[in-house]
This record gives sequence, C-alpha cells and structure tokens, in this order.
Amino acid sequence: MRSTEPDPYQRGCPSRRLLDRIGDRWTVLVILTLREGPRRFSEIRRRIDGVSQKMLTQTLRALERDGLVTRTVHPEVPPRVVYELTALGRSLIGPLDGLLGWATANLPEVEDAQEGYDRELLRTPR
Amino acid sequence: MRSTEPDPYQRGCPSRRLLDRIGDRWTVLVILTLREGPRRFSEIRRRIDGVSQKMLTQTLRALERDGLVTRTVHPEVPPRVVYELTALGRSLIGPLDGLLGWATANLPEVEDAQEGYDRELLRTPR
DNA sequence: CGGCATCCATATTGATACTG
DNA sequence: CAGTATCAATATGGATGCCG
Repeated sequence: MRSTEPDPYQRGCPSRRLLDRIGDRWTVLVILTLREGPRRFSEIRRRIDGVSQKMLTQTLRALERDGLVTRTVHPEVPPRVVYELTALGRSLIGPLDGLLGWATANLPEVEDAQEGYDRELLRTPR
Repeated sequence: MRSTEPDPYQRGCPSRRLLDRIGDRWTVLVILTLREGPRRFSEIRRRIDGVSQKMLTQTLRALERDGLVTRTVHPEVPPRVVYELTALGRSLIGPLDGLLGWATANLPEVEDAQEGYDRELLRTPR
C-alpha cells in the first residue's frame, strides 16, 4: 500500500512561500499587535520587546507589500503614521491563533522534554 | 474604552518561544513530512527540496530535544535511523494545517498585492 | 547511511548617526 | 515622529572531508 506520497516540498510550493513570508522573528508579532486595532509606528515598537526600529520598518514594509497591512501617513508635524490590518491580514489571525493556542497549551511539555534531553546528554556526554 | 491592551510581546512569552522554535526554514517542513509516518533520514532529505544534511540533522536534533520527534537507531550495517512524530508532535499538525490552508487559499492574493506594490514603486521611484 | 567537524560566504541584525 | 543610511557584529547556511 502507501501508494500515494504527497508531493515533496519544492522551493516554490505554498508551504515554502508562506514560511518565507511569516517565518521571521517579527512578522507574526506585528500582525498580532495590529489585531487590537490601528497603531502608530512607535506604539507597535513599544509593544514588541526587542524589535529595533530598522527591523520594524522592514517588517511593516514587507507586510504592506504583501497586502496584509495598510500604511497611512497623516500629513502633520510631527508626522503620524498609522498601520492597520487589511481584510486579508485579519484573515490570517484565526490560523495564527491556532498556533498560539497550541503554544500556550503545550510549551510547558516541550520545555520539560528539553530538560530531560539535556540531562540525559550530561549523563552520557556522547 | 479600550482600557485593556494585552501584555506586550516580551522576550520569553509563549508566542516568542514558539516562533523561536518553529520559525526557522526547515522545522515545519520536517514535521509535515513526518505526518505521513516514520521516515528515514535520507527519505526526509529527499522530500524536502534544498535542505542540506547539516541543516536537516540540526532540525531533527532540535525536534527530538523538544519532544516532538523520536529518533530510533537500528543497529544494522549500514545504519538505519528512523524518525517519527510523538503524540506531542502530531498535536501540532492541526494548527499547522490551519496556516497551510490559509496559504493555499490566499497566497495568490498576496502575490497580486506584491505586484501592485512593486509596480507602484516603479512609477514613483521614491 | 547517517552524522559530525571544519571552513567559509553570505544574510540578518543591531548600533549609530542623520533627515524631512 | 518616523523614517533612511551606513557600518560592524553575529548568525546562518552550504561545501567538503572524515568516521563508525
């Protein structure tokens, strides 16, 4: 049996393209931040611990290019730039929540497994 | 209103820890490969286009450490090493499928958005 | 076969300085 | 405020060779 293996994961397949997009350290966090509503650049920056201004700019540009986020410049002084999820961006929240829920429920078990693994390594160094 | 912003995404929060684990280029693809059943090292390697032996080894070790994958060495010559998802690992498949489904359904729209964005940049180079 | 060690090119990121 | 530009540090990944 087992006649039908699915296709291998080729470079351009949906899984790969998705991972290339949201598989970096900041993209998902920005989307989750914007789920609360439109936010200014500095607000987003404050809510994501450790993101540099450069990385946040890059991430937001990529999200805008992907059609997941809109960028609105209010012509004032000082400038005010507001980012907001598009409908497409919001549609990603459900699936992301699925993963987040898994993380909340199962990360403790993952970390237990890590401890066990590391302890075993110490006992049998090689 | 809007009294209650959720906590910011601190460095050690579940979202961050999850992304640190599965946010790399290969982890998700390995899990999806193993969903079909136990597989040998070389089988996995063949099914993921472009993964080097070094990266696959690293990824499998991390997954084993996380308790998501078991590694079984069959003491034969030549050696045969079989990897298999644990129950914990299998529990991650549902959430991952959610994301994959989103990708399949919406990546075309994302790529349209990119084209539009890039075309606009060409028109107004700066 | 599976996998470790090494070397090396390149990508990613952070820090800093500067601008409209 | 919200960027851009530049440089330096680091992380990542691939290629190769060797081993049980």
